[in-house]
Amino acid sequence: MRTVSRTRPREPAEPVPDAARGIPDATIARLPVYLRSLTSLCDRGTVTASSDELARAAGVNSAKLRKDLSYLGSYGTRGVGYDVAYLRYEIARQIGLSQDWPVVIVGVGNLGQALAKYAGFRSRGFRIVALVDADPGRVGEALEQLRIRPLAELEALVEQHQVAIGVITTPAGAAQDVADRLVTAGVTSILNFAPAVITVPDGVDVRKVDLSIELQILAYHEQRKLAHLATDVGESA
Amino acid sequence: MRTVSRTRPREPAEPVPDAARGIPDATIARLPVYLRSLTSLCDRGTVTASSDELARAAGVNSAKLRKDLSYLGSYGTRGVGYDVAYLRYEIARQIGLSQDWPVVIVGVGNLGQALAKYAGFRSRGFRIVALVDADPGRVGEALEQLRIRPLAELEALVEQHQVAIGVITTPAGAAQDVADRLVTAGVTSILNFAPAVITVPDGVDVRKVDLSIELQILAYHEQRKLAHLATDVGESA
DNA sequence: TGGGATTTGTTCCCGCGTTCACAAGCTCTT
DNA sequence: AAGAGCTTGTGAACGCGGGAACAAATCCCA
Repeated sequence: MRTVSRTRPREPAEPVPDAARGIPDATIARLPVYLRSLTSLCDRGTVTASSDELARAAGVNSAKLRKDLSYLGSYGTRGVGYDVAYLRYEIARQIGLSQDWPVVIVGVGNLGQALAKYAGFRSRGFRIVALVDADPGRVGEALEQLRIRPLAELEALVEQHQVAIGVITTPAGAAQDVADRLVTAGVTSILNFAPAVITVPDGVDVRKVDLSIELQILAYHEQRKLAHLATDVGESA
Repeated sequence: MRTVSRTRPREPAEPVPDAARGIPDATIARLPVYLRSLTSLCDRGTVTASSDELARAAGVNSAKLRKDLSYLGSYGTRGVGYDVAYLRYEIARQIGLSQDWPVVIVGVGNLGQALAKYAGFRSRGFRIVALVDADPGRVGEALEQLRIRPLAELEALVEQHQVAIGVITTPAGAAQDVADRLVTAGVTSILNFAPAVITVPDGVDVRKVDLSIELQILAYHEQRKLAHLATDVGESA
């Protein structure tokens, strides 16, 4: 009975991409935070930082930070810490920020406009190459050196600019249709701000940001605080 | 060994708060999604729905949905399903949406404006009662029947409107200071859109929404897709 | 009234992520 | 040159959440 790759999730025979193979999702979600902290330290002239310092800057546990970084490789020096500039470069590279990502925004309402004007995207490796809206009254309007395009041109714009990432800021009702069209046109990653559940084929990544839900989660905790207060008072009586 | 149908792990002596004691965070985060699905079904005239139907509408597994709902209590009927309107009311109540939550927005830039204009908040139990900005040039400007107030009035506004939830949409540099002042003024829940890690005392909840980070996570997966494509081609050769 | 069909509520198990704790390894001083 | 003092990288333990599977409970129909 040979121990073929069955019951063996990871093969130690991999040449290099071994590190990139299985970075946990939870770690991926934190890498951008580390990146931001490193950039901040870098700008301040810091050359070296320990895991403890980095962890404090990023708002996490130092053990977690070390384990996260260990998935990328061994970029620290024992007894010293991490070279800030080097680590920053490595994280940026492995996240995929050494290149510029063209992005299309569909739905130029309040939120779509705000995103289009937000300078933080450009400085972090994302370039908004097209704004699309279904409202004919808004088509043609200029915004941040871009002219709003009609929904009909969506597919052409995606292909023309080789867009891989689409942002949906439409009303809920239009979200699924827009998502379908984005996927058909070749987009394989979607950031969905519409308050709707959208389904996509395998191989397409969707991340959802729902502002109302965030507030509702806070409201739940607020209510619990009030309830706790009440029972505490009751108990002390 | 009698198969007594009891073996009850829960004490039936508790009045009500037993259920509310330990709802997992992951479940809390999904309840608003269920709520939205239920509202949608309700508007469509649906009276009863099975866990399978609800789960599909919410984009989750039916077992997960049943378990989530079981934390709230037994609101379903075996062999039938859930009463849509009743379940909707119960979730709304337990989340804390039977009351209106006053909210203050600090930082009326692109995003702050978009949030102020967003109608979805009001319809979901949140009322924006104040807009605050540090820029004297913007103070006084009217937005959605609210006049932008100077940062100096923050504390007074929080107290006046009994604000428990604050939204930070300032630049990163101002976020920690604003958070400190919000907390001092009595705010115990913060929704932070600023690309900065903010620290708050125990008992204060912070949720962070970082748009750049969401895109960066997508970028990582995009890059991996490209890499996979390359290695697949290589392997097939 | 009883049996079958249906659907919930729950238990059990598994895998992921977090945290602790420590060995390995580097630097600096004496 | 050797040891003291740090700091990283990681093995192991633990707790939480997800999913399958099943028993309990309700409805429907003959």
